Amino acid sequence: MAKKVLVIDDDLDILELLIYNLSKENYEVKSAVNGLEGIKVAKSFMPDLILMDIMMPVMDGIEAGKIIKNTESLKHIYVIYLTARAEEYSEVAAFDAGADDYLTKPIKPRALVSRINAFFRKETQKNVVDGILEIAGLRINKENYSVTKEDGSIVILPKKEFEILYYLATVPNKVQSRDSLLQKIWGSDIFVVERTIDVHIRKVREKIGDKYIGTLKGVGYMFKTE
Amino acid sequence: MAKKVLVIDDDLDILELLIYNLSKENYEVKSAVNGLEGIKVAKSFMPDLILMDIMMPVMDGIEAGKIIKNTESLKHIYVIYLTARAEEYSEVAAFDAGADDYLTKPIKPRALVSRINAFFRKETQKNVVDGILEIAGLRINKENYSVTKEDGSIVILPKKEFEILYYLATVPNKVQSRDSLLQKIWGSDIFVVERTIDVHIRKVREKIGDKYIGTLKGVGYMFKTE
DNA sequence: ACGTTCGTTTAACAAAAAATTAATATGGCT
DNA sequence: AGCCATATTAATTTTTTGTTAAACGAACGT
Repeated sequence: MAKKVLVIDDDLDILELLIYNLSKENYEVKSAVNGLEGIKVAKSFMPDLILMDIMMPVMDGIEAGKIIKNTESLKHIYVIYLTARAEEYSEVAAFDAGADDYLTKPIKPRALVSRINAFFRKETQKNVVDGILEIAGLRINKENYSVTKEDGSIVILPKKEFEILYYLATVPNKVQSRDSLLQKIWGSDIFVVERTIDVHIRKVREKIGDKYIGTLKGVGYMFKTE
Repeated sequence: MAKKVLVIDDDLDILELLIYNLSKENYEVKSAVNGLEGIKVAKSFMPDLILMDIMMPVMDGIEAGKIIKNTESLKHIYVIYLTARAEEYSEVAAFDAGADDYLTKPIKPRALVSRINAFFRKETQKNVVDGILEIAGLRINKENYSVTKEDGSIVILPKKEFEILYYLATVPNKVQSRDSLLQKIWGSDIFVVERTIDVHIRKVREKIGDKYIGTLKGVGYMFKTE
């Protein structure tokens, strides 16, 4: 099944360039000429990736990005912005709007294609489908807060324990400080002592095995894939 | 009637491992040692599921997958690839070839079996005909708001109780937050306290038994198929 | 039209589970 | 050994759900 890419740009030359190069790589491509139309197309086309210009009439890319990230059915879609090098201010705005990456104009076809290919390679490596994360032999399922272990047994984790495991597994092999875990899982208003995390980590390890979550003394915890 | 599985692999040891474990689980198993032979067997055997290696002589799995997905009589068959972790490039290729899922080598018998079982469970779960839902031994009948239990007894549920059960059963093994249940069953204008759901859930459990609806504390309720 | 039953909802309290804290043990490192 | 950070266990608090009862109103039968 071909991967789907939606390209949104008001410049028809660029649009054509993008469509041509991506189609050649066997992506299924659809297009739109402004943010509003883009969102409409996205809802029916359900692309895996959106490539979008920032400056557009009717609805600009920043605005469209915000809407996408606030729409339940679309928020998981990866968004890459096309931005002229000059307008660097936009980069900041773009990331605020939930940009996952960006490319600078002028577009170089080969660079574009290799970046897109790299994205899909990374995606399939991560194996995230509908909140089901497969990694290191585990199947971490957000649909029912369960973890299927390598031996096929299934265990359901309580909310916090699951959230910690899930979050760590989404950024494998990257150490997360206790502070950052608190931010991500508890939110901005933290009334909780950092040691609390240790206890949750212990419980998770108890349930799924010790080998998945590593400790880096003085730094934090990390989901290990090897 | 036993479910049919076709396994295709040129490594006879793996083939034997797969056949042994699947037969033990009462699947009807046939095998082939390359893609070409696999397709031939598939046409006469008409399996429900194909388990296939990628690297094979004569015709590799990718090629075979493409042919299967382009053959009218075979395209509905679910295909799971066996892939060595190292060859990640193949994953992309495999999905292009119409893979529905994949398993990484080395094969762990228990994980294999549980994955295959899970697949067939999901398949047979889809028993909805004209608002009659058969699942987990229950027959949930929207025509008359009745539920036939495993012992054959029939109970009629009041509207709200039935709607909750029915909705939960249409998305088995997925937690539904109280909020989402309110949306789905009461509609957008909510004059109701979330606790109300608890009471309905209790009444449903009282009538059909406790084992069907599970609670995930802090998250919501879930219809369990086991 | 009346009383009665049934379904829905709320409120109140009990029970259970989970989250958090505190206290103590362990282990690595200089 | 002594320090430091984490692991672990136990104890406590908080949160969430289970359960019961009761109020209310609509539907039903007579």
